[in-house]
Amino acid sequence: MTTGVWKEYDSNEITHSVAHHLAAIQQLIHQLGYARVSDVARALEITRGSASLTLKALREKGYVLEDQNKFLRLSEEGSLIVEMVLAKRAIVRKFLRDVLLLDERQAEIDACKVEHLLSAKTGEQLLYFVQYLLSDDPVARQFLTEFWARQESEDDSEAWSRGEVEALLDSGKDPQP
Amino acid sequence: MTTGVWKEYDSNEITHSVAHHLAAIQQLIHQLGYARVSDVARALEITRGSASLTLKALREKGYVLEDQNKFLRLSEEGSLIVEMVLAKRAIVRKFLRDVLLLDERQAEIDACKVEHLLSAKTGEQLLYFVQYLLSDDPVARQFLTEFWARQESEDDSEAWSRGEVEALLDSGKDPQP
DNA sequence: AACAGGTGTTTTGCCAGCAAAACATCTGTT
DNA sequence: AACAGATGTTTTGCTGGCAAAACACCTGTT
Repeated sequence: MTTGVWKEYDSNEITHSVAHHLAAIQQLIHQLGYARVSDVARALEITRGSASLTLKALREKGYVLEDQNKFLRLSEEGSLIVEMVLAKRAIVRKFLRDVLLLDERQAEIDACKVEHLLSAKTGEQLLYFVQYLLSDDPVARQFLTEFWARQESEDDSEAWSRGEVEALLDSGKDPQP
Repeated sequence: MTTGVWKEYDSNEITHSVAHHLAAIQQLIHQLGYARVSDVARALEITRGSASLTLKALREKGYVLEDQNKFLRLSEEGSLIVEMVLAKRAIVRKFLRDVLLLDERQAEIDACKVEHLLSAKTGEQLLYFVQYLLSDDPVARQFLTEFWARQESEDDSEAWSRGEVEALLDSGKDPQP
């Protein structure tokens, strides 16, 4: 039993909201050359009040630094976090779009939801996997070609049918709560 | 710009908490033959009060039904939700463990975190992918063998190094907030 | 100087999700 | 009947994360 695992969901230091606040600062500085509370609020489409509170907490945690003129920038730690998160998003998105052939929109949404939840090790392994999978290596190309070919000829199959999933589940039992 | 995407994070009908409450009911009925509020609370390691409130909401939403004797069971809709979620967890877990070779613990944790966030289409595509990837097809086996072989010889590589990720990011630009 | 507009903060209130505690029921035991 | 134990519910309070509104500040315009 892996009891208690599910409770770690919110025990993440970096929440979805925090990840996007930090990422917004990085993007704004890259685009406008600066980032203030209001700019972050606009970018995230939330009120200044909400952004102010969140960013205040992030300053106290040391992820965000503030200028004398209220201009924000990421600390060393904050930058690392943003890079990890954005890298994970890019990798997941790439996998969903270029391998599983999901449409751009869905790939973006799912990647965005998952980006901050994957462990560093998981992201790293997924990176290696996608790198090789989309490389020029003939073995990889052959595999992908074959997979996609099967996709087309299986368009009518009733995926999600109980049996197929259970076949996978068999080797990895444990209907955890 | 894919503005607003990130806000859909919590707009999920099925939250992490809800998914596990429903899954607990299913598991308890399978194991004990019944499921009451207290049983769910124990299984999830939360107080009865918390479970009572959440399950009350789930009854009102029609996912959970109640006996005359306070015995719980899943409605048709509730059962479907649980199966979708558990299927996604199983698939993700299988992929992380049997393909990316992450340790059991990490695979369980990450799968648990993302299970309820993936769209049906994403789960379906991932299922097809893992099915073929772990099948007996020589093309698939050759690919996996080659991937794992590269893994071992690359143990020293500094993954996560900026360049490698950016190479992937290039074809999928958009440093979204 | 007076005003308008943009900005940052604080306060208040909401919802999700949990704990803690008080309370009400029901059951079995003595 | 009286008690103990288990169960279900409600109330209160906490945190995260948002909106709305009030407030303070700063700057440019007139």
